[in-house]
Amino acid sequence: MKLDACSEPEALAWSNFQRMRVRLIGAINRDLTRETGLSEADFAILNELVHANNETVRAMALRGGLDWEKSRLSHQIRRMEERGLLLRKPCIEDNRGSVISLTEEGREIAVAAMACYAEIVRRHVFAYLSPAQLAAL
Amino acid sequence: MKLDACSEPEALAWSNFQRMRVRLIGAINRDLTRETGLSEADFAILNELVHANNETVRAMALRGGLDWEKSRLSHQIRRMEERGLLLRKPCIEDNRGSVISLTEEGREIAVAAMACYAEIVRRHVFAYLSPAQLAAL
DNA sequence: CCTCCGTAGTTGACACATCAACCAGTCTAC
DNA sequence: GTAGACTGGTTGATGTGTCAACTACGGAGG
Repeated sequence: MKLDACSEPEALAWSNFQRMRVRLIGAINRDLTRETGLSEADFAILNELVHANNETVRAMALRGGLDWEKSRLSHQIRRMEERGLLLRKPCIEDNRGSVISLTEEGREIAVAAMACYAEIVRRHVFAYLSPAQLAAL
Repeated sequence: MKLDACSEPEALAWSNFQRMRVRLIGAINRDLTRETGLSEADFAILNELVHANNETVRAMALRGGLDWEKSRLSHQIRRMEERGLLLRKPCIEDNRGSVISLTEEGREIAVAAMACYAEIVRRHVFAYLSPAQLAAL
């Protein structure tokens, strides 16, 4: 079951990594949406917001932090605003920009989801890793 | 820039891994589609087919190997069939099933893409890894 | 001031993934 | 054999990601 055409040891390493990655990330995200109703994308946004100063971020800054297409960010923010998770206001310093902030509901959901996420990751990942492997990451 | 609420060293390790993963996989897939016109999903299917006996696989077997939803596989195969990359025939041994095989064009594209993919992965990954790190994977 | 370029963000069309409902063929047990 | 459960696969609706085109503002040079 080779997965690419690299010379042998590299091919094997990469193919194992890929299989691991697909299964692991898939399982984690499925658990996350099942237990919290949030997608990976939702969670990433909420996470950035919770850790930001005053729970408020320029959209532009989010984009830099997440490495997303700007249109993806725009769509995502619109959808989350419609769901009542966050708020979008025009930016004072730069009239082109917009400023994103958490709603009350958004904050509650985010905090709950973060605890839940930590638990899920622990279950799927750290349960199988030795401290040495942990350090290696 | 913490990414979750695990206890400290785990949180850091995981957050680093996530950032690395998003950027790396994103870059690799962007390169792949730019250089070959194939998505990650297309490539995964072609790859399985090329490495299969007689370049022919039961859809069911693909599903097992890839860990995909059955409907995802079905849609994907239909699209690839429409593009002329592969062929779908009813299965003799089990009339419910179907059997997937490469077309001539599909094989050519697959082979070219595999070389291209290997090059991309080498560029993005193995250029930065020591042999020791390689072994660790 | 005004033109030109770069940047922040939005929009719409399209490709893809997921979910639930469905169909048809197989298997099991009575 | 046949009723009921299960399996392999398809379909359509819906949500999400990507691409290209667009608006609107800001900043630099003349």
